[in-house]
Amino acid sequence: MNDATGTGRQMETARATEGPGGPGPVILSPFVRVARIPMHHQIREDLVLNLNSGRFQPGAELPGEAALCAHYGASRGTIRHALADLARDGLIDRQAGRGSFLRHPKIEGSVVGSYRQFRIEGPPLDAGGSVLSLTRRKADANVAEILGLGVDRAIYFLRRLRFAAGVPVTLQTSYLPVALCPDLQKHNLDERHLIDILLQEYGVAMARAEELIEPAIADEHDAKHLGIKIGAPVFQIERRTYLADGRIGEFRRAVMRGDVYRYRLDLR
Amino acid sequence: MNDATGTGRQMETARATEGPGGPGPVILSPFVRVARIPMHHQIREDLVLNLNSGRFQPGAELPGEAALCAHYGASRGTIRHALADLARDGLIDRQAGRGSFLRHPKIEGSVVGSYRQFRIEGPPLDAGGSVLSLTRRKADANVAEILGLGVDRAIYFLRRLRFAAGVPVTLQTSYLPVALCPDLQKHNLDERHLIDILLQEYGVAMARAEELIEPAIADEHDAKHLGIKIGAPVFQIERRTYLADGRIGEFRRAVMRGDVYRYRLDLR
DNA sequence: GAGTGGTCTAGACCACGTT
DNA sequence: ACGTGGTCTAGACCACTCA
Repeated sequence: MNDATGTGRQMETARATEGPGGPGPVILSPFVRVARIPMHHQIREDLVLNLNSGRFQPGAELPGEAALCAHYGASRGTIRHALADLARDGLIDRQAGRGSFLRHPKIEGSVVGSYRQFRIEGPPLDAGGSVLSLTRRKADANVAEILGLGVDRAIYFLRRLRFAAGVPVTLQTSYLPVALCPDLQKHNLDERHLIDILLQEYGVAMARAEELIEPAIADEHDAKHLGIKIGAPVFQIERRTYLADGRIGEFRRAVMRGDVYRYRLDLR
Repeated sequence: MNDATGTGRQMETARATEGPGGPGPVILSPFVRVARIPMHHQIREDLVLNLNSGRFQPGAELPGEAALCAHYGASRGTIRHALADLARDGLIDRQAGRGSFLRHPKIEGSVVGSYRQFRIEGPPLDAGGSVLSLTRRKADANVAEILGLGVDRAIYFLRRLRFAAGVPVTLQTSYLPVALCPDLQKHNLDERHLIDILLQEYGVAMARAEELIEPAIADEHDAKHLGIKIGAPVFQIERRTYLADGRIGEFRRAVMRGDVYRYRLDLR
């Protein structure tokens, strides 16, 4: 549970490849509005129906906003309201300067379309945590690739045990470029959020992050620190945190107690 | 891994209770706009900062849209854009005729505020699946409570092994009120989505669903059907699917292969 | 009736990607 | 240069809640 190598998915999702010439444009069926129901709802549902009809391939381009205004007889604000809903739900991709494009064929046998809400349930993490180790080392090939650095560039290797209400709940291993935060060891990692130290001490602002969540099993090391049994179910979470310019500021792998945290999903 | 009883979280999140008189109003700190960054982003982040400052209790009422327009010197459309983002991310509740109110205390030490996007990564499920058993029985106390039925009301107990591209990937146990779908056994559960059968054969439309996701370990039964080893990490997923009137139409517990699926989260 | 959020319009300017 | 989506404004009418 401790290597920074690939995780070895056994069945990768098939990436849709664009054939030569690419998928055709989306052509809408006629539309009649119904009274009493908000226009942008009707437009959204009509677009969902059209896009899910199977007549179009992923990647197909939607009509521009102006064309949709004409087709639906609505103002641009209303059209944009409907399109924003579709984009939020992952049905379409929108790109300024290019257009709007159909995304996935259909995600899963979910209730109707897509996830609406996602949150973790459990006690909030305390700031900081117990630093198990903080060392400077040279990046090996894996870490260098993940962080987008040259091999042998200096990185910090930070292991912390973190608590919620004083109870150990997650064990985190972080990799950070030394160039980003020289002398990191001088700061109080026991009591401050890493993200706050980066921002306040180094002026480094994290813009966004990606997490990959998998089920895993506590090994001896995990079990000892988290106070659980070897073999107990845990979440394994990989997080890549990005700077504003797209570089990765931190790569982290965490093991989180499965008996304390769970994820909750709302589907609509 | 197979009882329908409670899951026994060890540390429940504390529910904030409203004191007598209720929580006070939200009072905003002064705001200075920065050039080059969209106004509604800045307003959203400023509101996040204010709401997460700890100065306000859950339930606290935000200033009205007009007041926010004045405070931020922006038009109503821009203010509404920012507020819509906050509502979408679950930070506030908005109610027409009443106002906007602060929701949760604070979720987690995430990058700045909240989850933006999440999806499951892995191959799409095939429709239907191999029915391992479909029996009619009387609801025991646990299932009756979950489904909101009286004890001893008839339920269907359905176990299916489901596939993705022909490979077994998830084992599902469903509980449905017989009243909702009498003679369910007459329909082709091997090849159709349960949700489609309910809609097309019984006119029962599922409105929304909730899922709880935990890490778990494959037991002998899981391992045998899914073709994995006993003790292999899996996701355990509880799903409650709701009808439009709020009743629960299906309670399901599923075990999903951890080597095939993972969740991806985008944080902003 | 006053205040709230929900809907909708019409118009403007911008950054961006393509041609 | 042109079309795309992103941002923002100013104003209007509505349904709803609450005093």
